[in-house]
Amino acid sequence: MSTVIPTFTAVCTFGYLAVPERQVSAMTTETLPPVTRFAPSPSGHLHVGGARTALFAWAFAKGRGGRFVIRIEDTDQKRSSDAASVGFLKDLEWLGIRWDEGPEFTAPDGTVVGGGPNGPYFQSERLAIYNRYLEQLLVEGKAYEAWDTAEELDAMRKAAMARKEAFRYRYRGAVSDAERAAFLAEGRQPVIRFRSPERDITIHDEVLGDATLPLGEVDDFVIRKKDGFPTYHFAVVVDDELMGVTHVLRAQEHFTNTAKHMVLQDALGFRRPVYGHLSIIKNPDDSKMSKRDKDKVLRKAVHDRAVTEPPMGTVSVEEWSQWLGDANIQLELEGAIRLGEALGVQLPEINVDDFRRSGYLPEVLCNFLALNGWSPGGDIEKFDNAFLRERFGLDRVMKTPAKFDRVKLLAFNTDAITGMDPVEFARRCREHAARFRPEFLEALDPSAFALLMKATQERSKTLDDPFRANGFLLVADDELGFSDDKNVRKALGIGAARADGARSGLDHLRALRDLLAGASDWSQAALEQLATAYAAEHAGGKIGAVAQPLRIGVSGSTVSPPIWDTLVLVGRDRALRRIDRCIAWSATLA
RNA sequence: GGCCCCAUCGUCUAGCCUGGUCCAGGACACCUCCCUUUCACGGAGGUAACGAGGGUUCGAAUCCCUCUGGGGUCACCA
Repeated sequence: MSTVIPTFTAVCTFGYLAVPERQVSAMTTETLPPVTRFAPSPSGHLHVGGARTALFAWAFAKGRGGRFVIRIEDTDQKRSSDAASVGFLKDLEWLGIRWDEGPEFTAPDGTVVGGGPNGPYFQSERLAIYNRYLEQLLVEGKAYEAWDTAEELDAMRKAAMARKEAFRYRYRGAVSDAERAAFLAEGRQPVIRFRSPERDITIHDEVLGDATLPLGEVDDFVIRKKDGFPTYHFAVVVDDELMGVTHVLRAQEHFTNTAKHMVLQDALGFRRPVYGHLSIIKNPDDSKMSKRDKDKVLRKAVHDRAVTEPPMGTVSVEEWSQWLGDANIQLELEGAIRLGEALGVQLPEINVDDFRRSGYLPEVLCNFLALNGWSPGGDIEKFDNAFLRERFGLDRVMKTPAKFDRVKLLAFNTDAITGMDPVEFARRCREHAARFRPEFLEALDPSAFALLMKATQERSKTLDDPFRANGFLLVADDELGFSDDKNVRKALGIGAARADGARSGLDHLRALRDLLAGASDWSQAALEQLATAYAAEHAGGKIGAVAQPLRIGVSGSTVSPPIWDTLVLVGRDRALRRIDRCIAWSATLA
């Protein structure tokens, strides 16, 4: 039996790629509108790396009058394929990335996204299609059944390793009917392997350039698993062809897989899409960004603080001990958030939804994501998806992995919020609160909510900041805690020596308390006027000397929105009650 | 380890293809000062990079080679 398969050892043809690079892109954009796709495996959440891939694929197609397709790669039966498995679709929609074809999805505004003529878009529903092509390859002798067990394969791999070689599976001759029957009788199930051509394979990549894999690097890989499902390699090739995909933009981890896809395309007589492989996104510490990073942070906090049992109301004791017992176990999201809060640690944002929860704007996230691995050139940094769509091209995609700098993201978000129309800011905050901070919508009437927005916009870095920092607005007056820290003591003048006759912060607070009680008008302007007049007379005109004690009195700490706004927000009765409690509390301080 | 790819401030990057205009530009971060009722914002200034070594050239961040470093991949996962 010859190991050479003459039917398809022909030189690898490049289809419509067989012309120089520049002409190719020109040609593909002029002759056929590009079709790109985003093809994730099922997941409830969209990872930022995936979001960037989707964003680029979307921008590429839409900027050239093409189509953007979503396909779910659920050929692994071990992964679930229920409705929750496409939870990530809402993340895409939130980012403003809409697909022309793919799973159906109803956006919050009622628009139905998805569907299309090339479905189904779940690979698990396309088995009949794959089997047709599998059959074709089998009949043509381009694929064959292989009967090796996992143990046998493992042994071969070990033997190869002992010889310091990479293991490559190759065709070992025909299996006779008798052998086949014997395998079957043993209960063995065959896989189908592709008979790879024995030649060098040159991958052409619009981002990374050409790369030639030497002969033998691509072995006879499995194209149908024992369970009857196609492997990723096979499904992806068939689907890209059938869905008319012209440009494949995907993560760099697929780069060498491309060779497998190319030989498959040749064997099936398929067209060859243009490939572009995107570098990965890393954490600032060089590790790969991963869902497990959240658990890592929590485990470290638990360990550092020697916490021995789950804080009240976080996770159950069973979950806790299981989680601590096995570093591979991930806490479910809500529990992780509660635990993070209880331990006072900030969980790293990994998924798109994490950033949404933290109060980032979708347009900023897109902008920033695009900047990690692509640049429009020159000094342009801030842009929206419309711009990206207009300008995005594979020629400016970075080859090197980028570290995801949340600090810079925050700075971008801050700029966007600071520059936002106040009405829009309030609208977005309300939306955010409805989803993540409902208690604020319940506790604050519309005018108070509006005032909070006005008072916090210019100091907010995220849509969550107006709420996160101002929990004191919601607590009952007699439950407000006053923080006993250096700044508080200093502002109140606790334990500080002072010149004869000079009033301490606490003295100011006492005096102000009575002035406030008798104020005729509880408005920002009136309150400021009142305090300014007092300060001129008793605090050497230093407004800070009276503002800080007041701030502590009503908010419990030295940080709050502008004090006059804060007073109005809290209201006179509550402010006075709080100040009284603060005065009483400070008496307990040495 | 085999194979493949990559390499500019701490970070994201511009410049590289078509060597000189680059003793390398922008942004974030950092430092100093200013503003200030807290926090934050804002304003002015500053520190900071072509991984190393060889070539080619009148001239190299830009072209070539070697080394070093980093990444990806070697599944019946995608």
